[in-house]
Amino acid sequence: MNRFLSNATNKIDAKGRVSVPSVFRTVLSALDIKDLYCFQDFVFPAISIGGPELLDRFERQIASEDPFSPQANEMSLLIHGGGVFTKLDQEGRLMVTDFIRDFTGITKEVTFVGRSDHFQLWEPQAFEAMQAEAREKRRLRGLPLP
Amino acid sequence: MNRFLSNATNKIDAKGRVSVPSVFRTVLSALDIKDLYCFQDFVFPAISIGGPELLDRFERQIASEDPFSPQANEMSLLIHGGGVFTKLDQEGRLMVTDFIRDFTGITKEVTFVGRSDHFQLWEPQAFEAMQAEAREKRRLRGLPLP
DNA sequence: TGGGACCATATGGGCGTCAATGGGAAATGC
DNA sequence: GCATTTCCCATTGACGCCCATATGGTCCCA
Repeated sequence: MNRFLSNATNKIDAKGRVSVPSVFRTVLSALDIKDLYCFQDFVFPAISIGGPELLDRFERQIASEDPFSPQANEMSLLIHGGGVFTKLDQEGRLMVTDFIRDFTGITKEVTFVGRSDHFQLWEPQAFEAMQAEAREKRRLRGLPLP
Repeated sequence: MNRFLSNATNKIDAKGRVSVPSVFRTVLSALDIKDLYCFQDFVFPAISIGGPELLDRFERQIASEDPFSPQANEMSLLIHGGGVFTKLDQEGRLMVTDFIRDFTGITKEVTFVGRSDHFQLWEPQAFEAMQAEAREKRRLRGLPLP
């Protein structure tokens, strides 16, 4: 099952580290991902994390349009200026930097959220709220199950 | 009869496990389902459980619309972020995690409810109430049975 | 038809393994 | 040289694997 699913909340320790859930680490090693590309999500107040091919995909999308267009410029600003590479330590933890804290509001705990080909870091309560909102919207729209 | 029917209530043991009713396990093995996809139901305070093809169906629905649309994003937040894969232990029990408890209100007992191609986990009284309500609504509308 | 053997299911619990977390020590960068 | 990061090891608590027991039902045979 090589995709990121489910959510789990872990604590940040005194050194500012947090364990990536074992299920996610399993997926990472199954996909042979060692360097993690982290960027500020386009939609939610969350950090999205995936492998280098995620960045490649974005860059291909930029390349596919006029490189001097405002859209391409904006996109580059987000994925390059708003992205970093990081690694896990050997216990599978990652550093929660100010880059992450400022954008997400994370302070003491991190909610890891699977998004199929990548996963996200959320402030726990923000995630709860956003998920509830999404569910409510869907309920109101009255969409049938597929 | 390879679909999920009827309902049954079982106890959660001291370790937080509950036996899946044997009728449901029979259906699961008839459909050759080993990994269970569990997600927070869109409508009811219940956890819905089915095979991986349930998730596939949702993903096809997402893929059919603009993948960068807010709707697609919210849908992914629900089915990826709000879904987990789990397995039964070798006695056919599943762990009742906080993920399940928080969403359903389940504490000591679980009501399993067949829903044809999937089944659900309910807090027993919530199920009773919801079923009574559904029956009443239908009676008032005077819908004929087919 | 009644009794008992047998079986399946639901449930309880022991124990080993692994994940999450904490903290000291070495290494690296400014 | 100090601060921050990385490596290493220890602890603990949860979960999975295993086996045991109870309860109720079914089947068979006398």
